[in-house]
Amino acid sequence: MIWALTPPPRTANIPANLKRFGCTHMNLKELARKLDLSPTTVSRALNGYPEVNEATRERVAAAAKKYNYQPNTRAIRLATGRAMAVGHVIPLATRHEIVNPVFADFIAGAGEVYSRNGYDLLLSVVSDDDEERAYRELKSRGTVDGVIVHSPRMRDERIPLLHDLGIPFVVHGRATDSPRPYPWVDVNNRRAFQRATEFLLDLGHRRIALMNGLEFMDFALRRRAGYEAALAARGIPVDPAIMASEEMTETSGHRLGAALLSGPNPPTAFLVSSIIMGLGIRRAIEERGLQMGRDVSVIVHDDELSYLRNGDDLPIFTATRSSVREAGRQAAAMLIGLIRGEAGAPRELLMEAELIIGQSTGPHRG
Amino acid sequence: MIWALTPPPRTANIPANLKRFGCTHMNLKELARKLDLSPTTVSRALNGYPEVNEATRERVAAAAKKYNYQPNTRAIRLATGRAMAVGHVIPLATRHEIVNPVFADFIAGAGEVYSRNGYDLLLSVVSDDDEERAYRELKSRGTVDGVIVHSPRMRDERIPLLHDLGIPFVVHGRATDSPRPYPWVDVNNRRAFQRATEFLLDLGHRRIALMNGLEFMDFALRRRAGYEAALAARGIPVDPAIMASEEMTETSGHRLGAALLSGPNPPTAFLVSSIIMGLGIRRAIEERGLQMGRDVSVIVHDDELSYLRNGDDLPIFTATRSSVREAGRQAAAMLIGLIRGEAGAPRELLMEAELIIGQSTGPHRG
DNA sequence: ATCACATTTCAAACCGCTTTGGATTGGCAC
DNA sequence: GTGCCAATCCAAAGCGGTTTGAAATGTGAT
Repeated sequence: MIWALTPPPRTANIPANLKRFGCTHMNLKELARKLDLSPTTVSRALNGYPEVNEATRERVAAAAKKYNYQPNTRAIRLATGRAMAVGHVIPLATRHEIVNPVFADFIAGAGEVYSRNGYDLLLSVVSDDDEERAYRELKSRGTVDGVIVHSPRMRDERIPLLHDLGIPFVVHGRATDSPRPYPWVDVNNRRAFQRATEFLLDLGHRRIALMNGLEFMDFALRRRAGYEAALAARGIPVDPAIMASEEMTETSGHRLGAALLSGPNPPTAFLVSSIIMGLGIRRAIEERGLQMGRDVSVIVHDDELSYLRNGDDLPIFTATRSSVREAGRQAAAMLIGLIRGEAGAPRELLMEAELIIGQSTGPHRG
Repeated sequence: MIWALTPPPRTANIPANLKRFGCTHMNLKELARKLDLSPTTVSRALNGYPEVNEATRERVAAAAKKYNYQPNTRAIRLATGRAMAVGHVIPLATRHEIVNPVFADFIAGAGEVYSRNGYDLLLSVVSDDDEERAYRELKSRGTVDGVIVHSPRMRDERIPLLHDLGIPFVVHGRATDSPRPYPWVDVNNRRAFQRATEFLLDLGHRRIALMNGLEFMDFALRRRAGYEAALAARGIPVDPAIMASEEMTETSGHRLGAALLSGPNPPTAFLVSSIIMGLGIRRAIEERGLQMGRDVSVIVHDDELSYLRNGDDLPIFTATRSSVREAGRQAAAMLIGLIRGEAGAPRELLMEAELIIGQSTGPHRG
């Protein structure tokens, strides 16, 4: 026993457990002691490794339950090098400080999937000029295993950045003109707005206004493309006078609607990028003593936000409908697949929007 | 050198760094080697401990910057036993699956404060029957240092639970009839609605309808109390026929408004718990050819949600106004104080709402 | 009895940081 | 020269898990 000469520990320090929790918190070592097994075996038993006797595994499982053992996440993360967390970086447009209203429901959907898979959801709200730094930090500090990119712009710089950093990511939406391919989940905005436009055309409308979101956002560009394609297919020229691209608020909807309706050659139908904006337009219509659905038709896009239902039973607005919450679920599932390195899983998901017929549309009345 | 006899390591294994990152990621040990210092000293230098030479500290800081050293969060968390993260448990009402629309802006405010203080924001969306389990897990797995409690109900069971678990927490709102005191940040809902009611009374209104949120929510109870107190002070009896308690959506606002206005003895003013609901009421008013602000007065509560501005420049609705985002900041700051064990900091914060005069109110026209 | 081999278990290294308890050095008073 | 103290720095022991490499045990074939 020569190496008993090794210098003895300086202090007989009190169990860290006691120091930290005030009481003895059940941890792996403790549990192993109670079971008269090594921590190795206990760890393996609980994690389902094959090289442990089935009988032992059951003993371990029983003891773990009995003592309510929960492995310490911090330790797992360090030991495995995985963060078991996913980051959502929410850009806060510095200029107008708007939080995308869609984001709460998206998160709710994604959150479901994360918690089912043992992942935490890390939210960081950053003003958009800090975004790059935020991503770099997430990477170098290792707080997350992957991220979801929200509200992509056209040719979004975050995509090459994340590619370079080597963080797995999924984009909610797409970024037109991205040089490299990237994983995304999106609604077929183009098709949805094309169909909606066709529907209005079929009803006899010829002057259809487009009330779009800000057109540096990718989804807005695609919606416009769909609208223009449908018009072009019928040989109807697009008229910039009845197209707008603004923040999607009730007030801007009202303002735009009022201006158009009282202008010369007013539109007989509106195609609107958001249900909130739609509320404003409806107000502008009714203000003029007109009736939505009879005198003026309106189609909105409905993200199925939980606090903004399009009618309880029968829909108020005719709408292109697609659940953001479901998009959240899908994006989360795709991201987890990427993180796990599951090959073969699809990397792109295009969700079709339904066209829901409500009470806000009707035939053009010459 | 006797204890060189200690059995040698079995394998000359490759640097873990290389294995994990594919390249040598700068970590504390590496940085220390480059500086020809011990990890201890480097760590202390970077964390501002006093026992390191100022010259050394500068050398270290320079090197850290040069090599872009970022300490690994996972390791810090394990070593310190702090999670450096705060949890927000968002209850997802299982019945109607509603995500509180206020929550996005609250988070945005809180997030600011967290990131300034080096805390992560962990979101977990749980259906409300899983809530207790969620809190217990957060505790026993040690993923967060504290939590924010959202949407408190009257005599909320989460408060005693968190007290028992010993997790620092701050409630956004209050829970009437809680047996023990607890830290909270809230708007003076009672006072706000009392003042708003008084304002309407002063304008000559006598039939004032209350369109409230669901009255198992604490804020709704307090708003009602304020409303009733103001009426009582003028000797006006409350009339349940013109009081409602529902989900605060546009449609329910419209439905309730329409029913009341076309009923017998209609109200001449509405006091409404949410701007969204207010939009519905306005629609019901205008539908009848009446004008809001002239024929019927409306006061709403405005949380200053970023995507639902009450007018761009001059306010549309007369409103009791209070920024949820600011509440988020305050709650986060309070929670961090609690986590750090700062004594003496206030544990309760009552924010007063402003009464903003907009275009939706006017004198009662006999 | 012996050897090859599969099964089950374990000791110790490791993840990357913090923190404890010295060790070392130099200056200054005695 | 000695003792004391402050200023600096360091080795090693942690945090609570996972993972590696090997040991112990049992089993069937030779």
